[in-house]
Amino acid sequence: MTATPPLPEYLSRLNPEQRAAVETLDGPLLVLAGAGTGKTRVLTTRFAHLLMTGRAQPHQVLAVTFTNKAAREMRERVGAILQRPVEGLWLGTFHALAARMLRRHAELVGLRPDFTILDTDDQTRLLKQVMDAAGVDLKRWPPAGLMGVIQRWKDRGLAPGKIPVAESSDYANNRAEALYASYQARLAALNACDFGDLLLHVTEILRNHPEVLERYHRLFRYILVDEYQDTNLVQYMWLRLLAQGHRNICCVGDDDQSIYSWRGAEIENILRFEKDFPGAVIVRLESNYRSTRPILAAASHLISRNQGRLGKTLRAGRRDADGEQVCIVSLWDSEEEARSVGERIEQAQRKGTSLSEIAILVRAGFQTRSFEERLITLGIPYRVFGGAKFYERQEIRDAIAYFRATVSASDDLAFERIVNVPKRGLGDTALTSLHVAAREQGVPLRIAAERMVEGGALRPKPRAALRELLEGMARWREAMEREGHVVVAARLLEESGYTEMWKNDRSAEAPGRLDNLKELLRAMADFPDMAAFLEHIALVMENDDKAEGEKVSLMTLHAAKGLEFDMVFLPGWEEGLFPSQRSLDEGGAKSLEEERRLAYVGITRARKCCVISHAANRRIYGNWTSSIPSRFLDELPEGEVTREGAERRPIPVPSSVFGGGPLLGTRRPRLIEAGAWEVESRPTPEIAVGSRVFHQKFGYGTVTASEEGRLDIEFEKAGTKRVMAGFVELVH
DNA sequence: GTCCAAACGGTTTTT
DNA sequence: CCGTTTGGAC
Repeated sequence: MTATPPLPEYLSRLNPEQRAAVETLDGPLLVLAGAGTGKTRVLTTRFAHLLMTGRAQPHQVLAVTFTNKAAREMRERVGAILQRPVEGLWLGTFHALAARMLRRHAELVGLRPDFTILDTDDQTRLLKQVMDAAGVDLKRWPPAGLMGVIQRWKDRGLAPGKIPVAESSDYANNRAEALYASYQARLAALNACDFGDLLLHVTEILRNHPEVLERYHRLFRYILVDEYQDTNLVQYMWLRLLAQGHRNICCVGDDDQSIYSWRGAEIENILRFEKDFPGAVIVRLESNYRSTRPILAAASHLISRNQGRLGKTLRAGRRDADGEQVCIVSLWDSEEEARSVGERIEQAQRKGTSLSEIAILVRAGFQTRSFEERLITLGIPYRVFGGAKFYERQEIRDAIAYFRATVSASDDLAFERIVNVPKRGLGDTALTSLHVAAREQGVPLRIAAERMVEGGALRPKPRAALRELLEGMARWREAMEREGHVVVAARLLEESGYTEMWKNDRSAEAPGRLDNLKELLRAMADFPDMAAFLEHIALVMENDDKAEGEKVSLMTLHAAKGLEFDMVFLPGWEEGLFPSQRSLDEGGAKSLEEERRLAYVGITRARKCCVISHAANRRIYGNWTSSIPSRFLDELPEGEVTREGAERRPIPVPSSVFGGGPLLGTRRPRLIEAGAWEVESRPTPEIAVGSRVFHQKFGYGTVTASEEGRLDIEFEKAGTKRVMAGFVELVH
């Protein structure tokens, strides 16, 4: 009699469907993981299981995610199951993995292995130069528009010269494809590529070089893909090429949470899985351990209205599954809505809910403002997610451009960015002659600049300034090897006058920018040298959300995907705003389904309490505009939701937020029933005339007058403003 | 070359 | 309404 081997602990913690997803190792597998059904657990356990059973060595598994955060989490959790750190993994984002492959085979697409990866800002500047050189009227045809067209082509795996008629663009009088070709030529000349190129080039290589493809087939026995519903066509093609080897591809995703079509994601990839990979097994994860039954009922009912879906139903898996119903609140205007949310937050706080368990999720970024203002008045700490990323900030980009230009003589884009920052009197005239010289001699800008300084070109003043910069760069580059990149980087920022520039800036952001520069230097210390640091920074956009302190989270629905909170507010459910009119105009019925998925994502973020609201009147771009409740409110199951406040449909002809234009003008509509709302203003701290204060938006200033909670303040940067006392804080 | 006022445009976002 | 970009004046 043979004894059944004991079930490993990591498998015993899974429910049957999760176990099936982990233990179905051979052949293509699609795991349809509904919200809150333990998707990450399945993915990481499967990975660990492959290693534990000896099916694969760590380097024989290709594991792909969309974000660095997800990659990091997977690495940590796999390590935790194995109880040791795992090394040598092919685990990372699509872009990081593609970059790693591309560096190995760069020459096959005409690049050197040390190619630079450009970010959005560099991309647009480069394209603008290309368009300008081609004589395109940049006013009529903004470069950002063409950038979008090119990106979509890249998302679909289309190189210049291979654009089918159906996918062509009439941008800039049908010159889009030619401009695309010139742009790619410029990139090649700079030994650079943009984010889209990483996958485009690699896919090209795998397609055209069977020996390379075969090498990866031998290497990767198993492929794991996270968030498959968000893949675009080129990512799909890359995966399919790699999966042709062993056919052991496991994709995890949720068609109901596909919300990124506007940046190239194709929900069809996941819908088509069985066709693409014949014999595929599909496992559905439907037991939700996150939310209460009423919340799941509301979400399920809503999403069932979508046509294009594979279909699955969320079951409440929690023991305490019963809970309060989803609450729909009808309000008069956006200000009342903000007050209502504020009150409910205070109530919850009194009952002991932690602020970090509360989130306000909006459709569009501008909606956060009214809530911020309200929370400031109430003195409730909050955090807005997803503003400018650390690495996208001006000061960080400037500093990196300095490093890049110093290290690499051929990095024209970096050189151009910092050559006159801080202002050293090098304007258009000087730059143009620099460009001309560089092109004539066929050398990078910095070399051309060196020659111009030597040769005595330019006027004395700019020449002296340029000489100083070039000498500095030579000095820093030389010192970098001897003294270490961090020390030299710090000195570079000082000696170039860059930190000085921000020290002299009186604006409210300046001190923060100096802090960010320090933070950048600190982060640099984790890397052996400047080159390693620059590679990291190009691909890893850290979203510096250090969750310090108890704060209410304010973010867009998109940013909330993958997160969960005890209490979730979903304001602004009005036609035109959500579903967004613009989205509907562009994509019709398909877009409506995506908006509905967004609503589904929103509701399923809530563990215990979900409050949805809509306002009859809202101020948008300064005009008071009326709107009718969102159709999504009608799609929630009656009997499973509670409705509060009379639904007040506006009396005048309803106008959609973005479509109909202003109907009510700048006057705020009066509430019909008087006294339905009271403005309870919170006692404001006494702020005396002459006090020094800080305001979130205007920065530092001095109070010149004070009456009834309103202060006149002379701001150092923003001038004189009248603001509510609640919006400023005293500075000693 | 720099600075300020008018003009413009204003979902969603990761790498 | 309000932040960003641009074009014209010094």
